[in-house]
Amino acid sequence: MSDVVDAIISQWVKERPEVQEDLWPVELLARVQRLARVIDKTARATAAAHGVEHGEFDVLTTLQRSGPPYTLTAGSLLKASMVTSGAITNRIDKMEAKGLVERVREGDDRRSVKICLTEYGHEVTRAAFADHLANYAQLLDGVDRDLVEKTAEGLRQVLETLGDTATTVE
Amino acid sequence: MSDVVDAIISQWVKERPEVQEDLWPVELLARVQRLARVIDKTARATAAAHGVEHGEFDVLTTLQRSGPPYTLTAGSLLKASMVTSGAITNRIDKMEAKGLVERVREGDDRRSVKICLTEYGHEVTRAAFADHLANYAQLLDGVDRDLVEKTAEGLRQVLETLGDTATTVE
DNA sequence: CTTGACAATCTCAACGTTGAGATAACACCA
DNA sequence: TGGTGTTATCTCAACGTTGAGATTGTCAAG
Repeated sequence: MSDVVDAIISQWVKERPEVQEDLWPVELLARVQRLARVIDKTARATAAAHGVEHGEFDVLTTLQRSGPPYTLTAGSLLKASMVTSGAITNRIDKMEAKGLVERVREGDDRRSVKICLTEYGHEVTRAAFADHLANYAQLLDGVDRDLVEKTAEGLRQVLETLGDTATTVE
Repeated sequence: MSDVVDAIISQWVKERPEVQEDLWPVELLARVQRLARVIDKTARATAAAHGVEHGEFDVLTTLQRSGPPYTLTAGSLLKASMVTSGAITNRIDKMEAKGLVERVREGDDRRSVKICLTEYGHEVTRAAFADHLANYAQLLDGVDRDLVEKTAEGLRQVLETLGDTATTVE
């Protein structure tokens, strides 16, 4: 049996045989991209069911898992989310309007902004995250559990080599 | 050593111990998403260097690898790209304006539109794809080749189970 | 023929992201 | 004190995607 990426690669081999030996990264990276799109759809739907965008959901969970006092700077959220600063500002604007988070400007450095999860934000996050995990499990339903672990471990090593080793966001 | 996802999971375990046993899908899916973001940045930069968007680049390569006559219907491109119909129409509009592809309305079914790679589109694709493969290889430079293969194989099995087994686009 | 179901594409407004730049606060040194 | 560089966040226009719906063509049944 073969997947879509197998088909893509064999098309390339047929159409441009000279690149065959350079296609090995495609085996991994194209699959990551395809799977990412599937995950994206799931995550988008889950978030929407709870009245938030999936970028906003990302911010919510990042805040919640950071532990008390459920507060991070905009900069920390930016690094954790791997998006540009404009995107984070926009997300926080919308989330503040919905009452999910609050901007707190205080402390030593008046440039930095602390983003604080509200009680309402907490509730939404709890419910949405439970749903999220259920949908993740459902997505991988039917996939051998051992295969999931082994593949995850492989990706972990790849990410480590790429330098994706940031310490826990503080 | 541990990567960012390890840190994320251990935050969850500390903050919400009751979900620990439901976190196993995160080990795989979160890593796929993080790696996908890295790939995305690379692909975006590569495409931009050749004057196209990375969605457009996706269309170009799909057409080229489909072989002579380098022509696919809008519907085929839609399925191959995993985006909505609106996105495909928009892409083709822009690409037609740039002279990369042509819309051909002819044949048996007058609802369908054939998208045809122009000579110029061919040239751009050839150059951009070579660059693309080089950047992919560079991205995985330093990653053990055997690890790449094994992880790719794991993802292939996951994708197969998820039903990502479409036949070659015709 | 004509009615109805279906298929392929297009339309368009709302939305989120990007990317470059502006703003403001801090840090360090002369 | 003044100057220079850096850091943290915000601003904003351009852009691509989504998602729902409109349009137009096809096909089978009556």
